[in-house]
Amino acid sequence: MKPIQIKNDLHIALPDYFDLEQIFTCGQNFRFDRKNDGSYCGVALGQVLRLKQQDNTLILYDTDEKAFEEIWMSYFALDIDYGTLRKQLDTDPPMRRALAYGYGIRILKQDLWEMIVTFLISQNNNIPRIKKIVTALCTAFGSPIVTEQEILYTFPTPRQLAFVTEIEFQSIGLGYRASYLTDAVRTVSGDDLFLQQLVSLTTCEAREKLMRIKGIGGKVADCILLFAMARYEVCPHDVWVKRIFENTYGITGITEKKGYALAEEKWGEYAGIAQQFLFHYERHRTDTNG
DNA sequence: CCCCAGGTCGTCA
DNA sequence: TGACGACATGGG
Repeated sequence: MKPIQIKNDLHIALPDYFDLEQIFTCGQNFRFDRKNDGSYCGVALGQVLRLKQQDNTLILYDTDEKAFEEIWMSYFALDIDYGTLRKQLDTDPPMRRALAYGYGIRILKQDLWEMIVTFLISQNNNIPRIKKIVTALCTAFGSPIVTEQEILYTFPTPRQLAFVTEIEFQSIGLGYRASYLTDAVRTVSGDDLFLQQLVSLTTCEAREKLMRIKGIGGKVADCILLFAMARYEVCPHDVWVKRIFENTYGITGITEKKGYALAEEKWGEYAGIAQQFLFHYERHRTDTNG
């Protein structure tokens, strides 16, 4: 993978198993929008990025090789060998179908605080509305970045949210989750090392620590571990996995405990990624929204 | 007007 | 432990 700088833009040979549309719409990221020219634009890790797939090239606009190597390579999981990983997961017909359907899905490595808040909001909520609330949160409390086309906003830091009241959170649509968010803000901004320490813990310890925040249960903690900390073995047990085990695999009486055990047994170290393929496939197979 | 959404919390056996 | 209703909000 050798990037070529052309004027301000970085051109990269399109990686195998990589599709921007799938990456941004599979329910892991709520911060990128598709533009009329087919490019995607959004803010991640505090920076604006616009990028586009064109034939066999991936173009990162206004990006240099340094930024690519230090930030975007890891963000887009281009340091992960999806060919090998997919082969390991390809063990049964339903999974094979999901892999084929989601040929371009990769698990992004996103900002930890952003994932904590985003998936705190995700509970008992639907994907379009999660995106709407996250956008409102950024517009209200993030830092503006002016581009040629529009004004974008960074995801607000714990510090930027430290003095926001529950009422204000409610007013942007958080509903009963507003108090959960103030608790999360209090926990993280009251302990400068909270986030830093989290990433150094074992998966089990980190999950426990996350769950001490009110409103973060097992499933939300799992999403945070998977989407921000590259704990690929963690398979979030949501309504979809349950449905997939029951309907597609024909296993009845799935409890949370049973779901985790099955995922571990079937997909092992990549159970979380397997879940994402199945989730994406099932959502598009059965649903019309989103 | 009822049902649902990438769940979690508090409560009561 | 395990089941069950409540929870804000908006869209179908």
